[in-house]
Amino acid sequence: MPRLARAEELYEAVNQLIRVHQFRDRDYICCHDVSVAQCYALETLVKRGPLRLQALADEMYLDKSTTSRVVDSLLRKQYVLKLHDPDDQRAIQLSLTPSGEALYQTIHQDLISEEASMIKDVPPEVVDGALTLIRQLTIAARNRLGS
Amino acid sequence: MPRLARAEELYEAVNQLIRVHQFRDRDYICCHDVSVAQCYALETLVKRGPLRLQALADEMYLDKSTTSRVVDSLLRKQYVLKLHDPDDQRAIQLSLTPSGEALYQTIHQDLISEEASMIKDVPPEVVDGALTLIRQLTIAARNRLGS
DNA sequence: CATTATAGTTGTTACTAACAACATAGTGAC
DNA sequence: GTCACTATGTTGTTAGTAACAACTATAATG
Repeated sequence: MPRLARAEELYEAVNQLIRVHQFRDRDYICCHDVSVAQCYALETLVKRGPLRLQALADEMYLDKSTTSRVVDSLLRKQYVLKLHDPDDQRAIQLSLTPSGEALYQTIHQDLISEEASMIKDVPPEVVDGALTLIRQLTIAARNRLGS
Repeated sequence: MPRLARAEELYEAVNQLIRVHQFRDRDYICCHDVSVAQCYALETLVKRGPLRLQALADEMYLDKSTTSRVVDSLLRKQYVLKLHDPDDQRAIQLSLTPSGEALYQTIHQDLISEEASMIKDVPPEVVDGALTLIRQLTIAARNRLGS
């Protein structure tokens, strides 16, 4: 298969996967107290620990203004905490409250058990293979974004 | 690795891939005359041929009202055509205009050559492996949505 | 100390997307 | 044939997603 044809097939396949995942995420996340973007912010704070706003924005590939408003809504719902950095009065440290952490764990478990159901008929070694490859593709894509 | 841990890793990996692709799509599509959703509608009409509104909505996993408005904007820009079904006065047949077709081809080629650059250092057999697996995952996910 | 750079917020605009209510047009039951 | 039911699209409304530009306040640099 020529190079461009392979690229096309891959593009197509990833796109389909994205649609399905997006649709599912809307379903599973929004029945809890947060939106998809809000949940993603919670997730990032769980994974990376307390972050500054700009760092959070970078992790999420979002503008700082968009991120500021997403954080605002989490703040109002008391899922995150905002502390001024003592070394830099401009900066804020964002961290999860216990209820934010708890909410994320609930949603996460929902999503993971859903994912587990999805792959229940796919052989483990096939999943492992997919994992490695998907990660490689992500790294390749990320490297290109940076340049 | 236990079953849930594998599911968790996969969920994580797919999520990362999705973020990167979404970010890139925003970049590459929106500098043309259409938004991401509008481009997706064009793509669906290219792939499936003329469709009714509800059928288009089903393909895109969107509500018919959302789809109606996406189509509206494509109509105003004269990228799609709306024809009444002679057999059913309620229904409309949506099809691409030549300029809609042309615009999609331009964007598509941009995206594909970008995808090709991304995977230029990934061995072809690795890409082929990823392809098969990504498709399998999509099918598994889709089947679960239907049920 | 003036200039420049950085961190975050707010104003504005456009897109994404669902749900509910609606008008209209087919489909069946009787 | 008419009444109820269903299906197709559109419109009103609300909420979430997201960028860009302008702004305030703070920090760093010369």
